Amino acid sequence: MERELLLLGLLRRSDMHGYQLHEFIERNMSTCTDLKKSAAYYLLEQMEGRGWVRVSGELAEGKRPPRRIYTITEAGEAAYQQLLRENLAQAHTSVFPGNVGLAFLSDIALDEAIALLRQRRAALQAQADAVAHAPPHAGSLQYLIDHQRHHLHSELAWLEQVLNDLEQRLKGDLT
Amino acid sequence: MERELLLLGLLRRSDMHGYQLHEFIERNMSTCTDLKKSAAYYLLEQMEGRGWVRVSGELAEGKRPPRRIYTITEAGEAAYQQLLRENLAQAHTSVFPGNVGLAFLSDIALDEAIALLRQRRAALQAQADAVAHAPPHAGSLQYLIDHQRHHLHSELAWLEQVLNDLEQRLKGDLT
DNA sequence: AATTGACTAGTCAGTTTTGACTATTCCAAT
DNA sequence: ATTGGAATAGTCAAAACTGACTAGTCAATT
Repeated sequence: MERELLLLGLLRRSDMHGYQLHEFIERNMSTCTDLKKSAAYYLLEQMEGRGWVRVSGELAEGKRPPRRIYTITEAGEAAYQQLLRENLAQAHTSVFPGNVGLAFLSDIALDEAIALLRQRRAALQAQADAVAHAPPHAGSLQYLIDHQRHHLHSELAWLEQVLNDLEQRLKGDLT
Repeated sequence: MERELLLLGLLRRSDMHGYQLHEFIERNMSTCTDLKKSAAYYLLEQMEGRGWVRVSGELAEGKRPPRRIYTITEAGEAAYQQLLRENLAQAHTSVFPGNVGLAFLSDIALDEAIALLRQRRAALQAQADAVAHAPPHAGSLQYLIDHQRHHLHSELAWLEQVLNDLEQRLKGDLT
């Protein structure tokens, strides 16, 4: 339900059509979801079915395809209030598919593993730098950026630990 | 491709059937993926199509349904080597759908937000305790547990920061 | 000896998600 | 003025995923 919470939260601020919603999310909330354009449209149709949103105007400017402008309904507002509280109170467990490789580290030579993880560290550092230089956001959106920053630093620290461990082992092997 | 890397990595150690694979993953690698049983079967069929694995015996013990035992092929081994290296070298960006609510914090009263986030903190703490008391795992699997531990601590520290921030603001409002 | 509930093993219909596509407008450079 | 690329707005078939189900075995309980 996180995705619908997201859409409802944005529609509460102002009526929008699918493209606008997707655009805003991609630009400002990419740390929270990787919602694709077509998924956004799908969810909007779904929520319309549930009566959470209503399609208001379908003006066709020029020869463009008509834009469906979504408005949140009272039922939608109620769902929003509920979903928001649930979301804030719960600790959602995160999974890290990117780390599966770590489980198979012993399948490759120590020195190659170290080289590969150093590449990973560089890429991670690049991400951290990008977030560090990101322009500040308005209001509570800033929390998302802060969280990402915090998370990336934590990941870097952990990777450093793993690398140290492996480097120690490499030394041990050679002597 | 992380899921297929995972399956290949396990099939390399020993031949298995779908149920076994899913069981092992659920028990030991839940921090890396939430692969459902049916998804596992789907991926295995797919990988069979690509020639990465081969179905070997289909013994039917008693009146049980026949078990399809999967074996990794040479093509599968090649894919594994490639996927493992890619996985280790890349820094996979993680998204946190559980945090969308934070973006809408300003939609509810400060004191209620604080109460809700304290609930979240308690739940998070419970998760951290569970990982802390988890029995140690063999070999590189331990890295996954360590990472989860590290991550949960980082999340707790961040949440503490947010709570402090909000509590400060609450004080400011009252005076 | 029959019932219950857990464990093993897998299937399948229906839902959700995706990538690739269409089609128009705007704008900048050739 | 026109060509080409970005931005706008959305559709659709195909791929991926899920929950709910079947069905047998085993062990304990009643």
